[in-house]
Amino acid sequence: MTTREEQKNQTRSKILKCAFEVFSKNGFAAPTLDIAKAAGVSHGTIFVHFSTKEDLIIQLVRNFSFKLRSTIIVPLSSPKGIENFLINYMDVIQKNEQFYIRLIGEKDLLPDEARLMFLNLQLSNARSFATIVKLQRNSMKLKNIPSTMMFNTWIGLVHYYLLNKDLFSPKGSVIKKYRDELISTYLELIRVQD
Amino acid sequence: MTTREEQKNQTRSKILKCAFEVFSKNGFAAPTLDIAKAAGVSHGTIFVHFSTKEDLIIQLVRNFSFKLRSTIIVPLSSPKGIENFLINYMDVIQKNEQFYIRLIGEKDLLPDEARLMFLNLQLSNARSFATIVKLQRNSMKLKNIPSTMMFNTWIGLVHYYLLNKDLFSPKGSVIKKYRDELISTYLELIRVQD
Amino acid sequence: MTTREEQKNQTRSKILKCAFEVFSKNGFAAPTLDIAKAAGVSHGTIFVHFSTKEDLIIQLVRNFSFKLRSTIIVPLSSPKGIENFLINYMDVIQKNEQFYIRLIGEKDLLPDEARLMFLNLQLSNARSFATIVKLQRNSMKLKNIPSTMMFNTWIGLVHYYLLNKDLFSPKGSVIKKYRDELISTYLELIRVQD
Amino acid sequence: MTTREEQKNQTRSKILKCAFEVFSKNGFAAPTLDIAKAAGVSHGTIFVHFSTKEDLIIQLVRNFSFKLRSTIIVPLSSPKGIENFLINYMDVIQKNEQFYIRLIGEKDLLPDEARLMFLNLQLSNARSFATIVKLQRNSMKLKNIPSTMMFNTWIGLVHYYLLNKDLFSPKGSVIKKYRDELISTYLELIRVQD
DNA sequence: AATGAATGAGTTTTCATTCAT
DNA sequence: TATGAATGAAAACTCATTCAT
Repeated sequence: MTTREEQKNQTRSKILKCAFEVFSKNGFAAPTLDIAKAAGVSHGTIFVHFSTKEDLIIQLVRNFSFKLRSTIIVPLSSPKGIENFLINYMDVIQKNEQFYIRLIGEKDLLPDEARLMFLNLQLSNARSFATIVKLQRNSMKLKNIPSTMMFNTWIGLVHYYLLNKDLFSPKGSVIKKYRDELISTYLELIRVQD
Repeated sequence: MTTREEQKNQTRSKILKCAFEVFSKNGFAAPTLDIAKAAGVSHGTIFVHFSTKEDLIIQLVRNFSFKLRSTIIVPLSSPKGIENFLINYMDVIQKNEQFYIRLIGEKDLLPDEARLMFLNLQLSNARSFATIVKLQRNSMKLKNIPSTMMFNTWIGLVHYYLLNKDLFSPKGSVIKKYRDELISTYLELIRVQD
Repeated sequence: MTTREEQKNQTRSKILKCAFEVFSKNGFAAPTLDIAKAAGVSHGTIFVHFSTKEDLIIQLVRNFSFKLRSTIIVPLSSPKGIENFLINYMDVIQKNEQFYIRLIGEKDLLPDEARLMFLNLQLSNARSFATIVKLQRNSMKLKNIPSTMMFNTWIGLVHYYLLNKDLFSPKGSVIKKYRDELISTYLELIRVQD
Repeated sequence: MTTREEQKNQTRSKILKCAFEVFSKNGFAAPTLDIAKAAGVSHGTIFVHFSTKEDLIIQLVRNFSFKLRSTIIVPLSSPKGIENFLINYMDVIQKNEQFYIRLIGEKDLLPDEARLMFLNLQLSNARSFATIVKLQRNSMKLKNIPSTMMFNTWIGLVHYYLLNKDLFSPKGSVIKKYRDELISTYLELIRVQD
C-alpha cells in the first residue's frame, strides 16, 4: 500500500470513528459538518469518502454489525449456555451503549440498507439464541415457549431499558446498572419451578 | 354553541385529526404544511389554533393520553385480572397503533410536556398492573419477581413488537396479529408451573 | 345622534385611545391584534372603522396634531415670550412623551400622510416661534441668527434628549427631568451677553 | 493570502458592502434576501459568513464605528480647535450620511451590541469635544455652559437635520447643503459677544 | 355594526451536497 | 486527495386583511 493510500485510509477511519461518536451523542440527525469538525477534516472531505450522508451511515452500521457479530460468543454446549450468552450479550452492548441506543431508537432515520443490516444482526442473534436454548433444554427445565418468543422477550426487556435510559439511569450506563437484575429476572421467568 | 364556534371547533378538530394521521404516518418531523394540506386549510390556519408546532403535539398527546386513560379498564378483583388487563391493554393500543408507535419510537422529538404526559400514563398503567398482580397472587401462583419487573417485561415485549412492526407485520396491525401469542406467552412466563 | 351611531363612535374612540397607548408602548410596528385586545373588540372591528392599519395611524396622528396645535400657546407680546413658549412646549410634549418619541423616532414607518401632518405641525410651531422671537428682540438682546435656525437648535436639542431617553432617563420622563436645564441652557445660548 | 481566502474575503466584503447599501436605502428591517440579491450571491451564502442577521449588523456597525473613529481628528491645541473639529465631524458624517441616518433613526432595531458600540463612539466624541472646548476657553470667550450641554446642542442640531433630510434636502446630502450654516450658527451661539 | 376564523405572502435560518482550486 | 465557499430547497412562524355570519 502506498503512502497516499495509507493516508486516505487513515482519513476515512478518522471520519468513521468521529461519526460514530457524534451520532452516538447527538443522534443521526446530527449535521455532517459536526462530524467534519470532530474529525479535523474539511466538510467536503466527508463526501470524498462517502457519496452521501446515508452512505456514511451505512458503512458505520456495517462496521458496527460486523464488530458485534464477531464479539458475540455463542457458547454452544455449556451447561450455563443461556446465562453465559446473556452476560456476554450485555457486555457487548454496554461497550457501545450510546450508539446501540441510537440504532434502535432512530431506526426510521436510517437508510434502508443500514436498517436491514442491523435487522439481520438481530435475526442472527435470535437464531444463535434459539440454538442455545434447544441445547439447554436438556440440562435445565425451561418454560414450554417457542424459542423465538424467548428471545423476543429478552431483547424486548433489554431494549425497553435502553430506550428509557433517561428514566432508568440518566447518568451512567443502563446496562451496567441493571445487567444482573435483568438477567436474573429473565432466567427466573423462563425456568420451570419445581 | 353557535355556528361560528362549531365551525371553529370543526377546523380545530380537523387539524388535530389530520395531524394525528400525518404524524402517525410520517413521524413528528413531518412539516406542518403537510398537515395543513391534509386538513384542507391554509398553513397559517394551523397557527391560529396552535401557537407552535410543539403546542399542537402537546394537545395531540394530551388528547391521546386522556383517551387511553379512560379506555384502559383495571379489573381489580377478577380471578382473571391480569389476563383481562392485558387483553384490554392490547385492544386499546391497537386502536391507535401507528400513533402509539411514533410516541414510543420518537420519544426524543417530543416537547418535554408531551413526553412527561405520556410517561405519566405509562407509570399509571404500571401502578394499575402492580395492584392487579398483588391481588392475583392469591388465586394464581406467580413467579417471585418484583411487580415492576413484571410490568417492564410485558411492556418491553409489546413495545418490541410495535417498534419492529415492519418486521413482524408490515401490512396490518402487529397487535392484531400477535395479541394472543404475546398474552399467552407472557402468562406462561409469569406463572409458576406445577 | 342615534344610539347606534353613539355606540359606533364609542368603539372608534376606544380603538383610537388604545392604539395610542399600544403604539406609544411598543412602536408603530405593534400588531393590530394587540390593539384590538387592548380595546376589548374583535380584530375585524378595527378594519370596520379604519380601512387599513395606515389609515388608523393617520387618524391617530391627525388627532394628535390637532390636540398639540390647540394646546400650544403662543404668548405673543409677553416680555418673557420665548421662555413661556419653551415652558409650555415642554409641558405639552411631556403629557404625551412616549407617543411623541415614537413619532419622531419611527418617522419612516409612518404613512406619508401622517408624516406630512406631523411635519406641518412642526412647521407651524417654527413659525410661531419665529414670530415670538421677532417680538422679543425688542426687550432682549438676542444672537444675530436666523429665527429658523433658532427654532431648529431648540427642537434639535429637545429631540436629541427624547430619542435618547433610555440614556438620559430610562425610567421616568426625560422632559420632566431635564426641562429646566434644557430651557436655561438654550436661553443662555441665544442671549447676547453684556 | 491564497486565492481561496481572497475570494472568500471578496464575497464577505461584497456582502458587507451591499448590506451597507441596502440598509442605508431601506433601513435595517430590509430582508436579508435583498442583500443576497444585491451582492449576487445565494441567500444561504450570507449565513455562511454571518451566523445571523444580527451578527451581520453588528459587524457592519463595528466597521463603521472603527472607520469613524479613525477619521475623526481631534485637533487639541489649535486656536480654531472647535471649528476644525466641527468641520471634520461634518465631513466624516457626510461620507456615509445615509447609513448614519439609519443608525440614529432606527436605533431601537439594532442588536444590543451594535447599539452599544455606536453609543460608545458618540460618548468618545463627546469627550473629545469636551477636551477641545476646555482648551479653547483660553483663546475664545465661550458661553458659561457645561461642555456636555455644548456637545448635546451641537449633536442635537446635526441629528435633527439628518433625521429630517427629506425635509431639508430630499435629493442630495443634507450635510453638504447645510454644513457651513450649521457650523457658523453653532459657533455664533456658543460665543460670548463683546 | 361587530365578529373572529381563515388566508397566504413574507422572513430568517439550516444543511446536505457540489465543484473549482 | 483534500479543501471549504457557495448553493438552494425546505421549515416554522407572523400578521394585515378579508368575509361569511
